[in-house]
Amino acid sequence: MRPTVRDVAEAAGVSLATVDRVLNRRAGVREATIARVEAAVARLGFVRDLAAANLAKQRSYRFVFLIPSGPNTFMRALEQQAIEAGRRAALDRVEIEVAPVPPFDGAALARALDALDTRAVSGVALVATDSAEVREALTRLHQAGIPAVTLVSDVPAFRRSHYVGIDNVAAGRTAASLIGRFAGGRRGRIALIAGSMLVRDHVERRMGFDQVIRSEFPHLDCLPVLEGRDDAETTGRVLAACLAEEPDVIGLYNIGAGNRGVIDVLSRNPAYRDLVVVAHELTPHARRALREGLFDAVIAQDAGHEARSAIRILKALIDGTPVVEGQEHIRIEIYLRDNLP
Amino acid sequence: MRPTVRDVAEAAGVSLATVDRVLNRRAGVREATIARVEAAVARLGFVRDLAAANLAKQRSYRFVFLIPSGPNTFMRALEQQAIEAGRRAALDRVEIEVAPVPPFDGAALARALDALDTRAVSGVALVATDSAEVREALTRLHQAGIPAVTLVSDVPAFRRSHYVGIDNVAAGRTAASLIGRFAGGRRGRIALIAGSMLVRDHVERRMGFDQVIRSEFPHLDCLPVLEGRDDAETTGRVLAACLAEEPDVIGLYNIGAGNRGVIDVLSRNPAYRDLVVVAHELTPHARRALREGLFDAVIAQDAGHEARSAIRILKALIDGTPVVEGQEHIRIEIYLRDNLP
DNA sequence: CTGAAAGCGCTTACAG
DNA sequence: CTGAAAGCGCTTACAG
Repeated sequence: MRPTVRDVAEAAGVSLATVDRVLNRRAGVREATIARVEAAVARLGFVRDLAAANLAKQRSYRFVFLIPSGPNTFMRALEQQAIEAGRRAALDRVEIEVAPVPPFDGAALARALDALDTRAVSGVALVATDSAEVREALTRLHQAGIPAVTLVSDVPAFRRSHYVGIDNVAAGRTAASLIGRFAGGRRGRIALIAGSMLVRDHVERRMGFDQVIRSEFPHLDCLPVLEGRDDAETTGRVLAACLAEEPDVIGLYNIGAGNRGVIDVLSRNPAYRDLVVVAHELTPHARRALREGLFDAVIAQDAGHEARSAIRILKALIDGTPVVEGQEHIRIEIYLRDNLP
Repeated sequence: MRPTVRDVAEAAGVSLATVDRVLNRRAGVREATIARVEAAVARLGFVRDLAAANLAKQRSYRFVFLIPSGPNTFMRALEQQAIEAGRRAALDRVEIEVAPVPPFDGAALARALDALDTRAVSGVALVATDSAEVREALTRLHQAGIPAVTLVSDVPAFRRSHYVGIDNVAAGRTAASLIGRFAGGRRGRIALIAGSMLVRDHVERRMGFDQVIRSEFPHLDCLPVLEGRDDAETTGRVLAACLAEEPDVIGLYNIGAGNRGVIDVLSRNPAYRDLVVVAHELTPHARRALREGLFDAVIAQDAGHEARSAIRILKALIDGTPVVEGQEHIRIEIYLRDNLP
């Protein structure tokens, strides 16, 4: 049988209350007593039962997810997954609130962070826009003792507790390798479209992509990045214009969202069938495009995994339990038509 | 505040014991009383606190993992992950025992299953060898009320509770697409090596591979499958012999383990550098081969995810709680040099 | 068929 | 600085 606080109390010759004080490092216990209790803990190999502790404490958690609003299908999926994970987490007394924030707007995100009631909120997960205001707001949260994890898009390491998302430089490199190899030695230009060069994930993917094309596929040439605002209509418009002007484009990398716009353009002109196309996120549109051969590969991250991971990490940070890194690593997933889930 | 059994008892005008009887569908309660309690549960939206219930029950779980012994690096990793996951699960009163069984030996696996003490074991996870004896042993376990999940390699659907692993036909298709596309239109033959055609995962991968090569890359031709027993030495030997005899091999698919043997052969002969090579599982050897360009892609499954998933599923089966399918889906992961974790 | 009381492994006021 | 007792939300004998 696993030892309990009772056994520790008995072995150390103290009361339950004192064992509890020592276990939870509460003040007001004599050094000698602390030592006796700790010796007993070590001797018995006592590990406290967190479930019982939480039950006694009636501890509950309230996590807020700040997710960009708008039509971005991936963000809507992330929102759904957060709600879904929250439904299950309710059994462990954790409550999830999902709050929308305007996309690509550091000032608005900072305002949303500042508006959080630090007494009522125990942790925050946010899809970050990288800006000075956001960094300052995160610093304030940190000072208030509230853990924050960035989701999908990060801000430089300093005042967030954890980043839950993929390595976007590596994702860009992966896209480049796939396009380069699938092109099979043909020479030509590659069109690039991002949502905005203000979000770190898009900037990083572009960097990674460039690195690999330059070093390994010098017969390919990247056009300047178009900005589609992660919006299907804008993305479609700028892409159509670009393809109309540039005749020797043989590949296309959609760094951001707006896959519907890309698909529209590709499916309207049979000449575009031969383009090697890589895009991000396994949305219903992307799946269809993959199945129909319009897209050659999709690089994805699992929104459900990210939502659950954010919750587990915030909880571990608060409880002081270790984070299982292997479980929390978000993979750069590659999908071809053949391994669609 | 969430309602508790107390609130339900009060609302239904019965005692705690009776609420408990109804919640756990124990016999010996009048129909009318059951109805009153259930009405109260529905009205209050009561959901029982599993942690508290398990605490009161002092419920503990004992799961046995049956994993093939031998030098197969992936199986050793799976074993480690099971032990690791078990260490964490100990906090939730679940104890994991890992027992080795001889590989590719249905009779031995069936004997190991039959030898389990059905009173002391609450669930079983096994890497299945597909044979009649194993199916019968699983049927006996099922009759004893012990849930069993198959891990990595399945047996046909009938007497196991769940399969934790990838879709191996799709994995084979994926391998074929990668080799076909990376070959870039060249024509030639593809060498195939499996561990054994007695384990279902290898058979299925081969089927999927064949399907795609025949239908989409008719200029490529599959050689008969070699068997390497998932062993580096044997794999290297049969592969070397095959490559020496067949001059027009341009691609290689290692369906099973024994990657070290493949790497040895490839690195000894510079002429083999141009082969398009796809293998399975992200072992240290495979990582190195990918980094050095000896392998072009690796198809993998996450052993840590599988171990944790098996534990969660067995626990849910026993507790009668729902399985979160999204969380338990094991992905067919594709790794290139660029997205190595 | 139903209920009062004790207990699971912790924590929390309240006394002293 | 330390302890006795009650309580968290359930379940389990034991009575009746």
